[in-house]
Amino acid sequence: MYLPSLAQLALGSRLKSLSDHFYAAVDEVYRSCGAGVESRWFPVLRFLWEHGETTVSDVALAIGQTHSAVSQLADKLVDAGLVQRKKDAQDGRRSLLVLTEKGQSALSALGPIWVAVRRGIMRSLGEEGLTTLLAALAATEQALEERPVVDAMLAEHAALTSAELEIIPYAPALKDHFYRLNAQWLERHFRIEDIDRELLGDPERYVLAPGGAIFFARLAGEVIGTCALLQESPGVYELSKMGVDETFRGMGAGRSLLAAAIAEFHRREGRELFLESNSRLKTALRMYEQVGFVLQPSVRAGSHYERADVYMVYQPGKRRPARAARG
Amino acid sequence: MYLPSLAQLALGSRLKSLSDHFYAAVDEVYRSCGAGVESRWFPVLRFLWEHGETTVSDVALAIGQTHSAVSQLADKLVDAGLVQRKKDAQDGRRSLLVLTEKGQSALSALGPIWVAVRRGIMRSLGEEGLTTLLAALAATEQALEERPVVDAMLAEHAALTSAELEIIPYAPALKDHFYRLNAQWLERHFRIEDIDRELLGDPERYVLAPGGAIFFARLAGEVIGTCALLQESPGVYELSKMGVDETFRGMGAGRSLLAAAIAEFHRREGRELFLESNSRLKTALRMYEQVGFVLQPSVRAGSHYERADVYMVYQPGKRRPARAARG
DNA sequence: TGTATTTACGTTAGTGCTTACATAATTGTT
DNA sequence: AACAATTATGTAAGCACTAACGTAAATACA
Repeated sequence: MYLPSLAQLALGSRLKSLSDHFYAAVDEVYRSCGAGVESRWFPVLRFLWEHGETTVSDVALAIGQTHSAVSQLADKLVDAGLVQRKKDAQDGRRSLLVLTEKGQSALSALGPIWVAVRRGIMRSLGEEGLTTLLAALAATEQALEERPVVDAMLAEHAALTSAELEIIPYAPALKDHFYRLNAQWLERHFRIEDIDRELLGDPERYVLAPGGAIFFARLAGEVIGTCALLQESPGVYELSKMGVDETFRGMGAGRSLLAAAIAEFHRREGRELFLESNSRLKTALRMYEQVGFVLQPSVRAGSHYERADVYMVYQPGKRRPARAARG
Repeated sequence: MYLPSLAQLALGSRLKSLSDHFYAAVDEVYRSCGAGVESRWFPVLRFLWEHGETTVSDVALAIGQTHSAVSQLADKLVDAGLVQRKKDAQDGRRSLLVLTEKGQSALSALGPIWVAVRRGIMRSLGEEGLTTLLAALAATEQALEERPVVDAMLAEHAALTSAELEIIPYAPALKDHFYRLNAQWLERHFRIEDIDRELLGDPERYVLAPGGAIFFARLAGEVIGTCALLQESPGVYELSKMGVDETFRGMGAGRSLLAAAIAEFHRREGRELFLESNSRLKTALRMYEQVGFVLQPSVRAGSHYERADVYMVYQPGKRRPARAARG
């Protein structure tokens, strides 16, 4: 399943899917018990059952739908003989919905089914799973009511677009971010090799001590990307461990990190700068080319990584040979 | 809001409502940022962005929708110029969906908006609220996949309908149920008065010791209802503290409890049996009438309860006088 | 009292999805 | 190789809901 990996971004879709799932499940139970009702009728029927005759808009307000929806639902319930429309004597505009005798008895007969539904859900989700789900739903409903989410989003957007992207050098407090940001793409596309784990876990020893450098990109206070420059041998540098948080891509962080690393390479008057990567990482490769890396015909001899199938060398000025050079 | 009070029973409706809420919120943000996309497109677009060209059914499988839905969505995306349909060279049946250049750049530009959406949700729900919601959703999705909820419901239903309702006398282990079952309806319709709290909290002292009795209804191992017979003065009994778990109503538990209490009244050769209630409790009043209680013209003198506005006396044989007795 | 505004409801058109069906291409079987 | 079965997709019809509109009744206000 792909959606859960999107977490907050696909909340709407995930909730919808769960909703459909429950509706369908309950409908199937109703059907196979011969209940003669549909799951979507439940809120209205139950409300009328508990509260007696009620106007269309009061029902709509209570169950959180529009009056049209309730009105149309009422049509069906009337057709099914479960509900009756009565004119309000005091107020001629209002139309009171009441359960008919048939509706009353149908709902009473539904009792055991509701219990079964409830216990079935509990059995399937587990008692704890169900309570946490219900608690989370209630909290979300309340939060959305109290703190309009649109305003919050727009405020965040304004803050983000006005914030400036900073590139900062390594500091011990940022060590965990170095691991996190790299683990993200490694886990998604490949797997974390032993050599990764070692290097990412102790960057001071494996990157800084041998004469390398690490940069971080920070936006509005959040560390969103990183990039390392390793000194392989005197004057020979490797660009590596470049990672930008998935949710912050496309904002230029990668490009800025790359620029910072290359600037550092020049500042140290390095002789050679190369990188190893994988052909699957299309957007990264495109970016490398754009800043001056040139694809080499074969993998670098003695690469440390299983996943390396691309070898590029920094040769600003040179362009990658065009495909149809002869023509 | 009424729905949350229904808890598990209206899960579908509540999830749907939340889903709509999120869709609408994100759409509004997209619109006011001039993003030119709709929130419902997100799963497809994002998937294509991450995975490149993909067949219709693979997309559908990944985002958990039908191929038709994806196909129709693709029509719109093509209209919007974000996606292109390509024929698969190997397999003529397949239709590959790919982002166009415009689609690529639109999605890249969307980065900051997604971040804002994500942070906005977090700000609105709170960091903890969001994590618990996501965790609960993930757990639910997984549970539904592993343990089909329909089967669980049907199994519970079978167990319930074959189970027999038992009426059992008071036992110390059941004390807490006496409080719980009565608190439920008291809190919903009235409020718990001091006299309630005292009596419900120590039934042995206030009900049994003065010569009363308490019964419980049990179904499939669950205690679902209770009812008390209080001795007010020698030979004079009060029927009181009758409560059936909301989710187990309409299964005859109330009627059985009532019958047990009346039988006990006869067994003790009581002289008078009365009850106090409230006119709002329609179903209960109807039941009392059916078993032989007769509505009295005025409230009983010196009632202990604020909520009492109905006074009934057990007079089997007598019926309530008909409304139009004269005609 | 007469007129504008508000309220309650129903109706219509449209949206996003589903199910059911149709069609074309591929694969399996003999 | 010929035919049936399967697979991938698109299309049509239907459902649940919404938004927008129209109408009737009630209310506010001068």
